Amino acid sequence: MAKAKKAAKSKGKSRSYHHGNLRDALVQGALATIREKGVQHLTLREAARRAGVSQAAPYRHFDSKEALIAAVAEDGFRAFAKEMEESTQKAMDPKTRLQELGVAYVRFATKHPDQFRVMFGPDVPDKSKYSPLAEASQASFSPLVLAIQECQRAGVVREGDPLELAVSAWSLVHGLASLLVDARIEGHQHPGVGPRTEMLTRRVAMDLFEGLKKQSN
Amino acid sequence: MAKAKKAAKSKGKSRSYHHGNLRDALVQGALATIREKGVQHLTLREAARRAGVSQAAPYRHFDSKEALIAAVAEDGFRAFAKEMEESTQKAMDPKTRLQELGVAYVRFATKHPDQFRVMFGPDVPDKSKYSPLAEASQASFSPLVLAIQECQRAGVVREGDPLELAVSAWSLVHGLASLLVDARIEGHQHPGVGPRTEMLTRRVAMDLFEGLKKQSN
DNA sequence: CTTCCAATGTTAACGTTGTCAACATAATTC
DNA sequence: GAATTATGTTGACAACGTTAACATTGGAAG
Repeated sequence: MAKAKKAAKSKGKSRSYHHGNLRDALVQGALATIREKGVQHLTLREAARRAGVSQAAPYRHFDSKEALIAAVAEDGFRAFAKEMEESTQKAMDPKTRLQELGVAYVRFATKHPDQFRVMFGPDVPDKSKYSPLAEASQASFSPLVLAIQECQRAGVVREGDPLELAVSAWSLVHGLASLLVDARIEGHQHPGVGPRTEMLTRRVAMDLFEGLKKQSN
Repeated sequence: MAKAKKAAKSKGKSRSYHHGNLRDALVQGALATIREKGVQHLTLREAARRAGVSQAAPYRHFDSKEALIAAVAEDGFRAFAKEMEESTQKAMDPKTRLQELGVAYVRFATKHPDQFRVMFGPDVPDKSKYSPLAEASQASFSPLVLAIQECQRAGVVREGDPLELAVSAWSLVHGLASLLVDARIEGHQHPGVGPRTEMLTRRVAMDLFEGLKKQSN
């Protein structure tokens, strides 16, 4: 079983015939390229070059370019879920927790726009073909539903199917994140992340919580 | 001036050296390919083939593949704006108008998912490089702001910067549309458009209008 | 009407890409 | 230690985006 390799190959150029960690190296290299030039310019051959292997080596670990992208997206979802979970640690009451979840959602998107695009975009058209991806993606949705249920139990959110309410909340943050990532909201193109964007997120989240309706009616 | 060509070349194979309408034909062909196989599989050469011209002919009308895609996106935004405007014709009161705008937004996205992706996705990274695209895109946002202002005047939506409120409403419908297009919402993958999706949109829109907060507090 | 030019189309080529087949070497198992 | 499996390499193919050099056309100017 012991699949542990001599992961420490220090730094010597004594690159042996076998790489030792090609799969991870490819995913990391692909991620770096995506960050630098966008998914469109990701190239299997360049990922191979970055890892210091030949052009065809990636095919021992990925069936296709799409499979490599799927692995990057999977990694993205894991980091995404982690950040979301951490964001709820600080918050004590359910309402704050829900809000922080939204803030974390948008923050991740603006901090890692290209990763976010790969995660939700059409570069992997059929995500269900890659079960690890599908699972990681699914896992990042559930905290939202849980937070809504907690809010209901605490009496701060109204009754109703929590899944349905979660769709509304999810749509809101996902839409805001997408619009920010596509540089579509005035005044929020350049820095991406930052306190201004965080304030914007809180305001939008408050709109959904309080409603747009005029209350005095 | 008279730029009108003999647009009616009937159907004879008397294809002269000059196509007569290549630009439009290329955009139409590209759109067809995008619908059939997705943007990733769009090829300048195939667009040329569909139009019955040689591989290099498109370069007389588009500087690059990206420029062709930008033209497709521009067309998409025009159709998008048209559908949104039409949807508000039937509604009489401002609140219904706002709601119908959201329904139209999501309906367009689910009816033309690939076009929607091209319009908002990263296939044209810098949309401001193509001013017609940027204008068409901008034009499709304003009806939302107007509808919100009307609602405020009619006293159904609370006071506040209409642009800020519009961002919330926009985020909501854009997020729902994106999630539906990426087949991310359970039970809404297969048909795409349909009464179920429309009901979902109305419900989500109502959530934003009424708020998620428990009112009896 | 003729002449000429700009617009529009064609052919051929270059470098790059995704992918595959055939082969080479290392690691693991018996 | 031999054999099998995992992993990497080389070389090739067709397709792609893009460019350069050349061909044909339609319309404007004379």
